[in-house]
Amino acid sequence: MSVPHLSESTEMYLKAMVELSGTEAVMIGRLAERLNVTPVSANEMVRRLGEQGLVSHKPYKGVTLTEKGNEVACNVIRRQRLWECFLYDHLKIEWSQVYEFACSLEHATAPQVTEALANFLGNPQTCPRGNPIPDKNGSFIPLDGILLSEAKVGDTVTILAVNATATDVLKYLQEKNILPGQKMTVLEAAPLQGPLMLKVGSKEVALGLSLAEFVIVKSNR
Amino acid sequence: MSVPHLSESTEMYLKAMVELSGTEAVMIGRLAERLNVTPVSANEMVRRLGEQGLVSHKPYKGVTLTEKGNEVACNVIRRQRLWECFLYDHLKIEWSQVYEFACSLEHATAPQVTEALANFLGNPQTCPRGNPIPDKNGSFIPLDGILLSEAKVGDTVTILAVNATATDVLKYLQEKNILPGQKMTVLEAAPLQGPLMLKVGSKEVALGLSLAEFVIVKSNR
DNA sequence: TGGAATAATAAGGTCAACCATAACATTTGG
DNA sequence: CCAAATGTTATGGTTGACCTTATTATTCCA
Repeated sequence: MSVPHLSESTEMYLKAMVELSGTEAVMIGRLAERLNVTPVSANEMVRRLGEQGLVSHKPYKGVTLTEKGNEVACNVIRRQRLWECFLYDHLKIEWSQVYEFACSLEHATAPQVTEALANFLGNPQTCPRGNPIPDKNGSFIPLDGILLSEAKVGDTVTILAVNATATDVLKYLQEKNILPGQKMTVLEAAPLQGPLMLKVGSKEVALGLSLAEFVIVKSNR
Repeated sequence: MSVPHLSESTEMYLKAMVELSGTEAVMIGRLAERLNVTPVSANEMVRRLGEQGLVSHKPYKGVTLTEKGNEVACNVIRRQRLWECFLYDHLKIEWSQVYEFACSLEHATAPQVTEALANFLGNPQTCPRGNPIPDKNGSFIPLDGILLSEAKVGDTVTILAVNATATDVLKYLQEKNILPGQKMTVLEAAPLQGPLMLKVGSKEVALGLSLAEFVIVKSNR
């Protein structure tokens, strides 16, 4: 490899940035939260990433990926999501566990293996959670949807993607049948940031707002 | 996992011990050589492994795996060789590169993924290099063969396995067509630890003794 | 049997990625 | 507009897995 080899930690930070924000600035606190480290540690790491030219950090304004950082991040995400496809479609690993296992594998995957895997899988466009898989060059079409937490009462929507990463969260959503492709109706939104009442299939489901933020949906017209 | 998680380094040491010796004691120098670290580092690491009850080290006599250590090692080897099968048979990765890529993946593979992979592959018995794949419990039938370096002039042998791990060595052997299943005849053994002259297919090949030690063969009666 | 080769131990150092605690800066909402 | 929340910086600590240099111990064979 010509790339000096980026650490697993580096890859996790860059990936988290894309997963948290797309291209907008991410506050260090959010990053720290997602990566389960203290804000102080995240700050340190962001400084290191800045020194490597992978991110730029405006104090109190958040962190953004540089072009280089974005390229690396998309590459990591590509690897991750390809492995998700393999684990789910071929190894029959449970949906809620796929992300976690793919995450370990992604850091151990050379470019050559990534491309061979993509080829083996038939160059899939989305992962089992519904997210698009970046192409070799790191570009991908963002999903055309809104957060379920922003849907209006009465809306009938189709789930495009589930953006959660924690296995327990995924497991919970899986149990409630909140999965890509599923149709559902927003029955009610409780006040004071309360849960959403949803009709999923034949069942009524109460879903906390913070969980609803993980779900990307498309309004059926 | 109930296992406290063993580091990648730990896994590499344990695996190297099996690859170097089967079950006999390994001198620290050999270990250090194989793992590309200094003997001092290997010594330190062996002490740590000893503290964890994975190896036992008799000064000046070498290191042996404990039962626990052997179990872990066989498990690592299982993962490694299953990935070798996948990379070779399904991803069509070049033979000489398969070991190296599988080695990265092995450390990132949870037991559940290992078993799902074994199942997907149809529980293969040998890896592309010809080595047996330990079963779930870590047991496997050792190859019934001798080192090519110990074969006698005039012998016609079939290659059972190639035990090299370095990609450049594997590449060299691949170019000479020294691959599992291949038949060949020992034409001559040069004196003073000199190379073997082999007839491989229609070609004559000179192979250094140290390379011949990587090749396990079975005499055709 | 003595010396070369090999092995072990000691002491001190580096590096990445974390941690905690504490002080200080900025932003933002009530 | 000010205080709480959030973010930043400083300082010092830990851990794993390496490193070097130097000294001492053991083995083994010529």
